[in-house]
Amino acid sequence: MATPGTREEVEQTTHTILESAKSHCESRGTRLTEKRRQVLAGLLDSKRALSAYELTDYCRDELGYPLQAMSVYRILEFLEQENLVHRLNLAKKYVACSHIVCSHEHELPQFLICKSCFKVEEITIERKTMTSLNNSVEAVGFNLASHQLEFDCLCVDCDD
Amino acid sequence: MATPGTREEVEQTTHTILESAKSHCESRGTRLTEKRRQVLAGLLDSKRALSAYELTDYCRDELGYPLQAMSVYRILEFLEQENLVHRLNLAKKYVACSHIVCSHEHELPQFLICKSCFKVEEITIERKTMTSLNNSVEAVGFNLASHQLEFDCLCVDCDD
DNA sequence: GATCAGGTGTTACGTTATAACATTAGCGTG
DNA sequence: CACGCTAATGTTATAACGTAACACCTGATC
Repeated sequence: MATPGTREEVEQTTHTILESAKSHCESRGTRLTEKRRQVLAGLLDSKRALSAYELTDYCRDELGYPLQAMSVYRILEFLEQENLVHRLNLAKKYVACSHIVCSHEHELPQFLICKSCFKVEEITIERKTMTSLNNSVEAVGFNLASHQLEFDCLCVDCDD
Repeated sequence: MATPGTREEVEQTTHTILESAKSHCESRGTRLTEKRRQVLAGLLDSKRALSAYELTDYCRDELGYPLQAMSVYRILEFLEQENLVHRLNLAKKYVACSHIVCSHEHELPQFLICKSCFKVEEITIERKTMTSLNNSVEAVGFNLASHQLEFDCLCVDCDD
């Protein structure tokens, strides 16, 4: 984590996080239904990025009933709108936001994705680094479409 | 381009570039066959990133005979090994290397991909920016798996 | 011209993702 | 409570991207 030791970084059980997610939705007038809650729980439990189809497997195996891919995609879309999960384009997988229990705003996250085990870290890049990057991009007439950058990485466990 | 005006940046016709690619392969003991040449020509002509399936369409339409997706993928794999094309994970498309006619080594390129029209710019990010990025990544126990970063962008033409 | 490797053809299938339409659940209003 | 509206989910089909496996051909070498 970027700032270990702060209150927002203390260990949170899946249950606690799900409660936060529920209030988050209620305050926005949306509903964290049972199935949405279960998809989010799957992502939280796995502690890594999962594909939509891996989540259908999770539901079948862990919850004892099937949740078809179409439904999972819709639920992931909802959770992403609620800022509870992030979609990772590079990995084509989805990951629970690591800041669900925090109430305050965060900088836009950058994602480090282990291309082997799909563990994900959300980091915040120094502002001046982002500025420098932006300058390089704008110098050739482009604009960053998203500031949620994704980086293919290897984590310590998977690196040889 | 990063350094407009240098010799390597002067306008090159597709034909000239293909000749460079041919000698490049010969010097490495590989063959730029007719079909490989045509796939590369398709990428050069389009001046943007194309998917493997778009390239099969190109061959069918422009060359008058079909080249199946499987073959295109194999050819793209070969061209990538030869450093003549780059595979863009974010866009799931392929783009001709913009430095085929240069003989000298280049820094690892970063790609700016217009997510609307798939025009691509290869830029080189300042070394100190890359260093700073590397530090952020290593601070959380990850390592960049590739230094060929890709950024979702909008080009001037597609930006509102 | 036999042999062998590299290149290509062909078929099948796996994975990710979305479109279109049917059905159900929750919720407010008369 | 019944009605009707909207959100949520179910169901089926299909598109787009990608790879595995095996057959066949071609071109270089002996």
